[in-house]
Amino acid sequence: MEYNFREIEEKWRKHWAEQHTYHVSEDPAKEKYYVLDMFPYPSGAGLHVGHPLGYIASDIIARYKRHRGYNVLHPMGFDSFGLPAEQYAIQTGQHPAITTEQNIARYREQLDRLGFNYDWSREVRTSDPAYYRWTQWIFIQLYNSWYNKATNRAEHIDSLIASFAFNGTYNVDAAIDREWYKRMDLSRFHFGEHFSGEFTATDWDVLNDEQKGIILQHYRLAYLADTWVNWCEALGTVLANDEVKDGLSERGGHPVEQRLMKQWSLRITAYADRLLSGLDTLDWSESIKEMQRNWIGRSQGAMVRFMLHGHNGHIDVFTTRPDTLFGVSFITLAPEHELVKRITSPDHEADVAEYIRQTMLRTERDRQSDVKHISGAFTGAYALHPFTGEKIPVWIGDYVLAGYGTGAVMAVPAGDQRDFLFAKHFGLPIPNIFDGVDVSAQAYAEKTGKLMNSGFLTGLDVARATAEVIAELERKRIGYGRINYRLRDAIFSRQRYWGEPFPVYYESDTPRLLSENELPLTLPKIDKYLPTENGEPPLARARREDWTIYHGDRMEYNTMPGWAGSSWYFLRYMDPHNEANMVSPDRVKYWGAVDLYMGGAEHATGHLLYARFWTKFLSDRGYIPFDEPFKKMINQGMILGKSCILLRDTEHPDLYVSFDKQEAYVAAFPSGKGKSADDRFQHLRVDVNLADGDELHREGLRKWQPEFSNAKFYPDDGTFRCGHEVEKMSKRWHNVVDPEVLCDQYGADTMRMYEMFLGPVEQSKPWDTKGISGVHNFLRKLWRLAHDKEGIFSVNDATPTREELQVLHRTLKRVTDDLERLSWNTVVSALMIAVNELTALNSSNKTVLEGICVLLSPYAPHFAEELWSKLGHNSSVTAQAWPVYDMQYLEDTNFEYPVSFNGKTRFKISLPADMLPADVERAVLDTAEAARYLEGKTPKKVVVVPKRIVNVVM
RNA sequence: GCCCGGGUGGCGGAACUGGUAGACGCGCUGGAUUCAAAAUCCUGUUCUGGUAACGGAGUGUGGGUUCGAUUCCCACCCCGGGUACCA
Repeated sequence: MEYNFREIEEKWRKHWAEQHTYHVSEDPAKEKYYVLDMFPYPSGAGLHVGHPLGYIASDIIARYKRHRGYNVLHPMGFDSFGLPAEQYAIQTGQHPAITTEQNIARYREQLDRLGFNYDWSREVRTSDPAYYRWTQWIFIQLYNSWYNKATNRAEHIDSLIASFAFNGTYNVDAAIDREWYKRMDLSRFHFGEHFSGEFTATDWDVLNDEQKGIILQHYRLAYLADTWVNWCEALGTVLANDEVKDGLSERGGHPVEQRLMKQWSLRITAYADRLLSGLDTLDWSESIKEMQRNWIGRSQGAMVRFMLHGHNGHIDVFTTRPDTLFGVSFITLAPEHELVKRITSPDHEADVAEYIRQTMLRTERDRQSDVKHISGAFTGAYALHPFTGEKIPVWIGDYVLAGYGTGAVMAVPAGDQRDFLFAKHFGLPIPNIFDGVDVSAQAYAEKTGKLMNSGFLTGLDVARATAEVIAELERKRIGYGRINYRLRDAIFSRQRYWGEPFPVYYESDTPRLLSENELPLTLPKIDKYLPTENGEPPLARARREDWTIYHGDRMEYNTMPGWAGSSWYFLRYMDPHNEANMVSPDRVKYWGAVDLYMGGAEHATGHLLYARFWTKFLSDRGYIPFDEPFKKMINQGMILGKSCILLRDTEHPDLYVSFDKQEAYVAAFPSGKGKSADDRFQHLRVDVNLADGDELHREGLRKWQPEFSNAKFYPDDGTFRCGHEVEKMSKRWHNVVDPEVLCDQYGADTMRMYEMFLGPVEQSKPWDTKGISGVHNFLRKLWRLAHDKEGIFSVNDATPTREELQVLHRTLKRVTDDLERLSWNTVVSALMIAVNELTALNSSNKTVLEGICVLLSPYAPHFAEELWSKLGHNSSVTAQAWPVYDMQYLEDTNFEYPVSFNGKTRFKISLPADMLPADVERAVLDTAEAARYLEGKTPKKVVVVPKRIVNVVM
């Protein structure tokens, strides 16, 4: 009987499920290994061939580690809160939970089909109340925490309260917005209008609970505040920075605008420095680490205060080049800057108002795409240079962003190209402060050379000048050295239904938290999944009695963003059914951080950053014993679709031309309208499944869609070729390949091996079904080795020959080495070579096949189980120890040395493998061939690299 | 612009610390088997000159280090990804 993958795969799939083969439990006697896949969002479309790539790779490592004796945690779950289910609910009125449930069932079926060794008893779903109960619990912990910069970790809010009661803000060094006090309604406090955020223990003591609460709000790691947010009208919700790309929403590409809204935020900025330095300890790809570094965007510089001339107050600027302070010729404020209104002089009011109006008209996207255009307006106000006292004009310009630094820059045209262009455009002075540098044509941004015309900094280099100027600023208390981050706090509210409800209610607009033992707060039923008539989030539709818990005047109507549940799910797998804890301390200690994390690189600045943030927080608060969640990560590449392009003659709409016959066709049938060949053909995308490689099935096309039913072809016989375009897999381009079709045709084992064989997992590559037959043939060849011509199982259990053992042990070494360095693709080649060699030896030795069977099992588990049981074993091959290779079978007794003369290989000589280099040299030089190439001359030098090569230099 | 990755046959790719470049697979060539086909097996397949033996060139380009470079160094070109008036 031939290799019947259908029967075999079904049999073992059932067997594994019945026997709970992949169930794992904590076992202190064994070393643990945690392999994790990024869990999928169960969309309605199901899996395509690109999805399983990473799952197959991690499954192979999980199985391999299990063979090596590790206790392997390899779970799977679903990131089941999200937009598509909600949008479907809006259209159909069906509850998102139902859609989600259906999609999960389909995903589960498709995943099972591929034979993954997940322990499904540990499955988690972020939309399950038993799970999001703990997401809500973490939110409460964040709310009840502040970041103590002195200890450099998050602490319970009680330690802050104790400090305030003991000594006020004195000695409190918290991660907090430096200007938080400006956003307080001071009329409710006794501090007076010069309040700078500092108070004494006595001040604190006289505050009532509500007032204390307002102040504490500014210190919490989860806080409610008026925040500039990315509002997306089309989606009806705010978006986090990482959900916005080029001023458009990442999902759907809708325009996004800035709005001031009261929103929950998480103080991720408190962790900016640790998130940055922690990267150095991680075994992640350099590109992801770099993306996170850029996203966090640390820049070192100084804060400088410019007093206003003729007004009270000052402008603070952040600069990375405090050394160029003497080159300042103007100051630019962001048009949104709070001072603009107050300082603009009456004669410039009209200009400034007009400029602001124009700026506001332009969307964020316009402002970004049009960076060449220089614009701005003079406010008529002046600031004073902190050292020279010179009057410096204050301008506004939209190249200054309100959201970064202080929303104000000190412009040094000689040292910054943007300032330079602005100065040129408006005819502002460009004082040169760089000795021996010409700044008449462009700014000098290099950090080398010496300063001039710079007061006490003249003659110094950048490093010295920077140090000196910061020291002087700090001495005069008009500035200080400062590190600035691009990273913003993470907006945590979404105006959606299908997400985690906040464990929050309000008493006269003051947020209150539910107690931990009231959790979970489940989603209430609502009639429609749309915002209310007055623009409140969908949850505002719920009636009081629809909530399982209801306190205060109202509940919180926002829900948490999609990344809330995915920021800690890797912890829940360790202890998924624990009702008393997020995860028990014993279990989290045993399993520890994820050893290998597999997933797409698109989460670099979203999920991966948030998960690191939460891990650090939970670690600070003592709930888990590690502060980086993913030790090693591999990012699988995208599998792209290969679209099939068909050429249609624009003059004969039913006529299609083979791709390789374009010129012949145009020559044979010249266009009546004198069109060139390029204009002659229309490029159509047709279903890739109609093509076998390059060749298109004519009949298939005619039947595919009605518009092709009358198709005529040139040429009409022989091979008809189509063109190709590599692009993202999408229904639109008819280039989606369904893994189920391939599983039906070749089996899951072939599918798994082929996806690995395609190339390095990290690389993006076009899917090409053509090569799959090679891998399928490999499995069939191996099958035939263990079966006779009639298909009856037949192996010989004689002692294997040395040749057979050499094949086995060489393969063993290659496969082991390759798996250890995560080279998935080369393992397949090694196995193919082994089978080819055994076929050539006509060997079906039982011992050898047993070895190969174990090596194969991570890649083709169904096949391996079948063969293993046929070889007479009762145990599962999964439980089998990984074989160890024996050096004595890795070498031949003789080694064939290639002999080179001046680097060119001339002949080969077979010598004993253990011969010493000096003897090899003598033996080589004694040969007749050597004499021929030496032509009587003595070689200058002979290099013998053991077991490699002999190079004779003449 | 800046940062990160990467350029190897007709194609996907291999070469782990500098040591026979092109493993393995696809495709293609020729052959065996077959009435025929499928399936299977064998052979060849970097380009180029040559019937062949054999020779020349060759890992994006140019240079360098080395007995020896796909691998290390310098400069440049191209492709992919990220990011951007970030002060």
